[in-house]
Amino acid sequence: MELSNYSKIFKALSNEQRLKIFMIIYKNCCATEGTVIGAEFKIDDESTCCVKGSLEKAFTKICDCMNLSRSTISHHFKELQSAGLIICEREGQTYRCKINEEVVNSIKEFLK
Amino acid sequence: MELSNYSKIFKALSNEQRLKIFMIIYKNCCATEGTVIGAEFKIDDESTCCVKGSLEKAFTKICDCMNLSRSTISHHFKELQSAGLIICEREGQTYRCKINEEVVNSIKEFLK
DNA sequence: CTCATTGTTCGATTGTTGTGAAATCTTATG
DNA sequence: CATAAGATTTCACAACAATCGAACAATGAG
Repeated sequence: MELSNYSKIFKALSNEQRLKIFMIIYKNCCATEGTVIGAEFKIDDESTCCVKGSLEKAFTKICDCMNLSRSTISHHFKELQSAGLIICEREGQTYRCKINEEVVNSIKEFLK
Repeated sequence: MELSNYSKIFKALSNEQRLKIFMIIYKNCCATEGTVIGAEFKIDDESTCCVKGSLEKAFTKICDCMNLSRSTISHHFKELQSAGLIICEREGQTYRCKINEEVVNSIKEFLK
């Protein structure tokens, strides 16, 4: 992967609001038991489920727990997608969203 | 560590030129044998040494291999320092610079 | 002391980003 | 179909970031 790809990924995570969005998705899709960092990102919602590791109704849920306009949130989602960090698909009214673990792993590799 | 600290770290790495500076320091201080990613950041200089894991004359060396003005490079160094990613000290004419491994580790921890 | 080398600071310029409002598109439902 | 709810696009604008040149401060060499 090119250096510019990495800087793009870091840029996507460089805004605090966007990082929070990412963490919410991350912690609700990929978190394993015993995670310490990021427990505060857990969505307090019985229905939060991870069908095949993806978060259902991601857009709506994140709108509900963040104090930003929908357009701004839409924009942030697009940045995260464009950096390759998340993968989203809309299926009817369900906006399903998951982490692109390959990209997350490549960041870890990068810092080796 | 606060979320805002993480976003600050990512911001420091979000600019391609600054990321390159970081990688040059990183690969010349911390790289282990067999590193694949980042081999291109190796400074081609016999005198490149890692006294106690730090890069000597970092500023000058980086000026030499990047196409940016000194003032811009100075600015980028300060951003990296301010995010906590590197630690620099000037001793006479030697600008000695090393990676703050604790911070690098906390990024890895963050993505767990 | 004088000069060259290193690095910092300041001011200006140009480009980028974060944000909300409003209009629009999409999908589900009465 | 009409309406509501969900998500996107477009526009505008303030705030911020990247860059350079010039002036400046600190250090070492002659």
